[in-house]
Amino acid sequence: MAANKKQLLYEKQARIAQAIGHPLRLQIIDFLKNGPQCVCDIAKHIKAERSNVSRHLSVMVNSGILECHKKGLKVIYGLKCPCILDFFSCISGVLKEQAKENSRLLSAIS
Amino acid sequence: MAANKKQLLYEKQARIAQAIGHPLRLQIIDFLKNGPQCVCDIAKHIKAERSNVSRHLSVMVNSGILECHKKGLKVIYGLKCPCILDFFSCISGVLKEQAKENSRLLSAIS
DNA sequence: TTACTATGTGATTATATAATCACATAGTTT
DNA sequence: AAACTATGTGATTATATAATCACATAGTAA
Repeated sequence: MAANKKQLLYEKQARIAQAIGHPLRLQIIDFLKNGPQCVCDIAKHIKAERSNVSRHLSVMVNSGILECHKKGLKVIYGLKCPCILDFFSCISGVLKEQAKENSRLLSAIS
Repeated sequence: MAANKKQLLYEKQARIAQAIGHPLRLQIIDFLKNGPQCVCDIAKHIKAERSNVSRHLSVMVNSGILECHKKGLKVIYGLKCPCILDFFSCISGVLKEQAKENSRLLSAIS
């Protein structure tokens, strides 16, 4: 692959990772795995300010991991590709590694 | 799982996703899949300022995706867990989806 | 038409992140 | 000891992100 194409790919990928990289957004993604929801139900579920949620949703739409459509008054957001959920399992390996290390540290103290 | 524990988990996960979410850092991760490297070789390979690379490396160490050790004058950085590479395949689904959409748009114009 | 609901967005502020340069330090070589 | 190399980090600046409030708008219901 040409160097500048690779660069572009890294940027696209980084954008997606960034869109995932916020606690509220992860919580939203986790919620949406059960099916699409409107902004106001999402806000209720994650207990966050509605307009803030709206902004987080648009970040995720722009990065390409969510899609939305109007339905009457409401706007329904959903996962564009369920593969985004693989992130959770992909990351659990790292977290397990950390957990192991922490318990090692802990046993060294006591 | 208790709500506050879940919250903490989201934060940990978000931290990792954020650590991945930068073009230079992705490039570094991609480079390190071939084996650990010292800062200065990494900087050379990705053609970036050495001290900036050093900062990016420490972001990734702090989030738990890289580890490092001194070896003489050099500090060697490597992937802590190869599972982080799964991110690339996990994300390719989203990118393919985008590509499909783009070509659909393109054919609609012409 | 009027009142209501769901949503997005401008303006603002606070905070975080990124990049750069200069410099300090640890370890190596001579 | 002196010069050198690899690295990390303080200080600074620029830029991006997050949260909040107020408000505008689209669609619904009466």
